[in-house]
Amino acid sequence: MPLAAAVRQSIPATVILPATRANRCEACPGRHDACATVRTSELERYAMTRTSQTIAAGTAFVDEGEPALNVFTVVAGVVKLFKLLADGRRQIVGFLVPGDMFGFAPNDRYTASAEAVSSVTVCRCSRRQLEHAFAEFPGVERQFLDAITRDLTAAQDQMVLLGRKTAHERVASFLLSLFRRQPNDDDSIDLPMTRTDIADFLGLTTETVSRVFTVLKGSGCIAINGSSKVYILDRDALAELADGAADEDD
Amino acid sequence: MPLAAAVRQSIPATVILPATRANRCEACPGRHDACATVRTSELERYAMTRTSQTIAAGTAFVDEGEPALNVFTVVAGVVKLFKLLADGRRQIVGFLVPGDMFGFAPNDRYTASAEAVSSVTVCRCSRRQLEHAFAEFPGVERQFLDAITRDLTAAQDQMVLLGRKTAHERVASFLLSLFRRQPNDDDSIDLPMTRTDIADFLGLTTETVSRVFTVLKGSGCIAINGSSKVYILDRDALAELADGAADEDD
DNA sequence: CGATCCGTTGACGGTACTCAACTACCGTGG
DNA sequence: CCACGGTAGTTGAGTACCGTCAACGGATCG
Repeated sequence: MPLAAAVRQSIPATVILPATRANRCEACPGRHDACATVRTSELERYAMTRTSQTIAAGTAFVDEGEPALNVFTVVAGVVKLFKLLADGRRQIVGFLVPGDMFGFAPNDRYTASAEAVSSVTVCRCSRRQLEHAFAEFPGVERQFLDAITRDLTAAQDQMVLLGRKTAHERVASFLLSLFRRQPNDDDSIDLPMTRTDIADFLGLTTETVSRVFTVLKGSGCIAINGSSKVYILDRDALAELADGAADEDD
Repeated sequence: MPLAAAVRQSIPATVILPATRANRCEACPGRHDACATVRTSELERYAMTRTSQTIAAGTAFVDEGEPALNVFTVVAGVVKLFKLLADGRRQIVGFLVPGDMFGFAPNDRYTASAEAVSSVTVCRCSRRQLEHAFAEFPGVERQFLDAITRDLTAAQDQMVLLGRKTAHERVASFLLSLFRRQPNDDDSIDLPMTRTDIADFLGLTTETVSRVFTVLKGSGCIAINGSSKVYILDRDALAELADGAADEDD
């Protein structure tokens, strides 16, 4: 993909700065709170401050199958990871929010493509530098191990969703998992992605996603404001639906 | 589950033996070739020889949600990992063959249940000992990182299968992935698991799996011998089907 | 103001599920 | 040796959920 290649080339070279306790990353104005791979004390000592890159919404910047030269950490915005079949069918295998990391791959090829859902800021670390950090600071490797283990757990949950849940259950599960990841003061959820993205994540079509939203709205579980803002009205009902309780009433 | 708990209690305590180059595990008569977690030279130096346990087919020995006290490595046989919904729907999230590892979990709870498909031999390592090995030998942690990364990649492929492939494509993909994992001299595949297991792995029903097998047999792609032995007759056709080529001729 | 994209709603159809019957294969025991 | 019961697998008929195709409304943008 020429577009993604162009974006990749526009990313400035990664740099490693000397260690300071309150190290700064261009992307994280304050501390590295949003930047998972530099959150541990050991990595703070290492102070692997990387160059950040802001990416416009809708831009693809990693292509499945390409050499996995970099590992990325999302600092701001939302990223979708997806895989394609030969005829164009798409499965989104994950949405990444600030603090999530991706690009760590076996046999040195990216296993999925990445595209910015909203305007996105990522930190970027070359694979070579990462190996360097692994060698010098054992805590870094452990942090990656824990992060990937969490990803695997989420992937297993998603397999249950895709293999065994109904359309209603999928949407309910999706809304709740989004809600858990973006704890707002009120019971609202932001949906930065399109209905098509949601459908490709849940193994459905946009029409079905839209219809399920309408039904959930009609049954009083949720309220919708402008197609990107959802309010949870009956969280228990939603949770019951999401976990696959034998549906009885209504 | 009392059964699984009983099996767990019957597993003798893990022991650590002094290092020898050709270390022996009770389960691996020769070397540790089949035992992924002790395959590296560093772990061979560590010589974490663990007590093995043989488990009868059909026995559950890990329950989702229980404290993740041990990490297991399959030495012989096939294990299924699965998750259940409240009403009993089941999704198998993976089949483990010799060399595969499981039980490494975040927040110290097993994320899935495990059950022996055939008669199974596993090596068992307590979480505490594993942490010890991590601290002493950096290579061990890296090995786990690579193993979990491979698991994650497989999980992503499975998400594509479950979310976007038709029943025929799922079965074709399943047969080919089994074939890749058990390289026989001829083009045969052993199916140690039942049709219900296959269905719960592929997000289908047993009836659909059976029907698809019949169709594939009728179209000359495969031959079936006694419901547990499959011969690949037309591998290209199977691969084309599995990867989601726009189906034209047949 | 037209174009385009996104989201919603409706009508219809197909793939896979449900329910059911039947067969094959085991191991057990008469 | 064969009857017997239980499990696994196959096949058939009918159905339902969700996908496909299509039309429409609203928002954004040049």
